[in-house]
Amino acid sequence: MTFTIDFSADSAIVARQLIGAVLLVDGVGGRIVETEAYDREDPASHTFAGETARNATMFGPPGHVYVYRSYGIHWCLNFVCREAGHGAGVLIRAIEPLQGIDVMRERRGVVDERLLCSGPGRLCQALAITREHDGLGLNEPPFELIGAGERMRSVAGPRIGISKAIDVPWRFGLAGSRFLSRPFR
DNA sequence: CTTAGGATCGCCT
DNA sequence: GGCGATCCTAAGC
Repeated sequence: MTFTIDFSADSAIVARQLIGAVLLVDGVGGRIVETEAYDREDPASHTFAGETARNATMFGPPGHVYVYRSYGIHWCLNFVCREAGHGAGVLIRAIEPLQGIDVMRERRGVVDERLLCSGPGRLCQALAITREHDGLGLNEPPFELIGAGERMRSVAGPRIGISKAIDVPWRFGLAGSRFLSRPFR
């Protein structure tokens, strides 16, 4: 019996619920161990200044995927939350590799499992996520999302790599995981 | 172990 | 023209 995630909830609720869920893209992926929530009235969010060409997907229906380019080099994966038009989402920051590990090693060019998906840019490279996935629904191929069957013990703290709203504790992690992008304090 | 700098480009001011 | 929801490498302690 699988536990489905309600993406119409607040992004912080969804971010917490996603900890322990299994994400696969074309059968490659693993357990989500780190997320961050972003919301409309949130100076750190891409949607804070309103809808633009880049963030249009964030204002679309919940349960869809928002992919953006980071620093001109990397891709970052988000799940849209709330209702269409709101502009909230969850950044997927780290995954514990479970399926297709050798494929991920090839795509990433590293052997160490802890370096495959521990970071938003890294996991997109490992799962081969690009702008082409932007706007696709999580309930249809190539995506597969299986909610955590049990309540996972999680920790929370401030988000990483932002310069605004740096004290908001909207970063969530699986307690004790070795696959976090950075440890929690 | 921590820190510093460069890569690289679409979007916003 | 500036600046990231980042990552990698190299150098310093």
